[in-house]
Amino acid sequence: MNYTRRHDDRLPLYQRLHDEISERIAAQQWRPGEAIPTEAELVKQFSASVGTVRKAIDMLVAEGVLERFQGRGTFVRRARFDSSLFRFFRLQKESGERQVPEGRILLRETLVAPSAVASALRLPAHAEVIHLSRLRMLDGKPLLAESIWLPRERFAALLDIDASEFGDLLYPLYEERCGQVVASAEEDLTAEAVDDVHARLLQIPKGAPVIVVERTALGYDRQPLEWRRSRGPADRFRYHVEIR
Amino acid sequence: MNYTRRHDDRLPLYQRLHDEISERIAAQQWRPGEAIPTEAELVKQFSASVGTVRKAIDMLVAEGVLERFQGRGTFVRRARFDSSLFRFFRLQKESGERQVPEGRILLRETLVAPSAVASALRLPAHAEVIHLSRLRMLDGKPLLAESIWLPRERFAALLDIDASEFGDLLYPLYEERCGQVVASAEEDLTAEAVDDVHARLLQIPKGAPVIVVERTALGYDRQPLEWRRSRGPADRFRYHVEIR
DNA sequence: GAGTGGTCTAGACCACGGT
DNA sequence: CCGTGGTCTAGACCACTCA
Repeated sequence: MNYTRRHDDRLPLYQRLHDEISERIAAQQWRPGEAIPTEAELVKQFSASVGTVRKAIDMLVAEGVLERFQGRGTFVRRARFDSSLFRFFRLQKESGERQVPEGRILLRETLVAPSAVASALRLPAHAEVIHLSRLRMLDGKPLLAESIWLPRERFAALLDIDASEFGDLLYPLYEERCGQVVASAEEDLTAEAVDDVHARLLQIPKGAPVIVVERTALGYDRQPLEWRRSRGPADRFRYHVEIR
Repeated sequence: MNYTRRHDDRLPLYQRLHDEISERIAAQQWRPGEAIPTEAELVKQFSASVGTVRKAIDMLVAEGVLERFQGRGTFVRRARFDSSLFRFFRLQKESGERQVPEGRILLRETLVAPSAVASALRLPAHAEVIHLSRLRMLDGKPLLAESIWLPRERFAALLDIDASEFGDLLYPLYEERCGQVVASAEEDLTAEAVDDVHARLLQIPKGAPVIVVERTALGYDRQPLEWRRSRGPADRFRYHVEIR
């Protein structure tokens, strides 16, 4: 059967297959964009029937971990929330297709994690983190002021590269330079009256309402990789949800 | 086979079953809380195999339309977003279990739908609507100021009952008095600086940030039943999302 | 045409709930 | 105990992709 780890035999077979495949992806045995073995192959490897294998895969597809293409194969899904802002916020002026806002790094420093950051990243107290401050512009106007926190250990490579090499998107950089793949994220949204510092950064009146998004980005193993807090002028954001 | 409507024969069987069951629920052949026929029964009715029937039911469960209980049966799910506010917003002071905020009707009137309302409810221009204004309190403090719009035709019964009979929750009232069942909803979230009218209602300073939630409530047939706009002090709301 | 995932069948047996 | 949904099998055939 070739399991990399013992699973609880009381669990249904499809659940064990799901966990097994999930763990192999977390271990980067198959990387984002790559195909996993065919159904027939998995049937052999796990000595299960197609229906059971399909159920395990169905679950992973529903979770957004895998993607299926008839006739081609089943692939590890690359999280494409280049910026979730464009999947979840639709910029108020719906002028057409989604552009990636330009990102400029204002600050890069290493320091001991403040307690809120350490707890969000599940780091021990006094662990070192990298802090980035970043301003994102769209149509020449400030859209988001971001504070980004990363465990120093995993992301040390970011300290060596020139600030100009940081592109507009960070997650591809994390993958290429640090081998850290973001698989999912959790966000908390609030709103507040902007403070003076951010008012200046965002070029909005003092006390104007801003949206605050706190995001924890997670790997396939659900370890927190990044924590960021972003603030943007409220009137440029609209968030849409379906409720059942 | 007993289909209530012709379906496209090119669609997979499980898809046609899904649509068929979905339509019967929309037609109130089975009402919320009631059981649909057993899998064995559906197998007979549709002359399909169990696996196929189960796949159709799986889809409806995933959509939140049905609920399964091993050994008991499969039931039409009663939308339990008594207030979505408690499933999606966690009130800032996480002091324990969820209370339903007290709701007080401030105004009830009939008028011609403003164009934004008509379009949200997909009503013809100049259709009549019922407009409710409502203030919701929690711990004695104003939490939400709501404007609620309903198609007059479907909800005429609300005009006959005493304002004191409106409880803290409206959706059960819609079901009991008007036979209108809310199955799902769509919400748009924004934030803004509060205007003077709402500042007074919510007892917050002028210009303070408020969360604005615009919700369209839909029936099982996805017809819009209600449109409402709610405003609440931003510092009492925190919205949590998972992203994949 | 070879190989992939997609649909569908007709069973078997298990686990759970209510009587 | 019976009836419900839950798991699982071992196939068949279809639809699509790519060389």
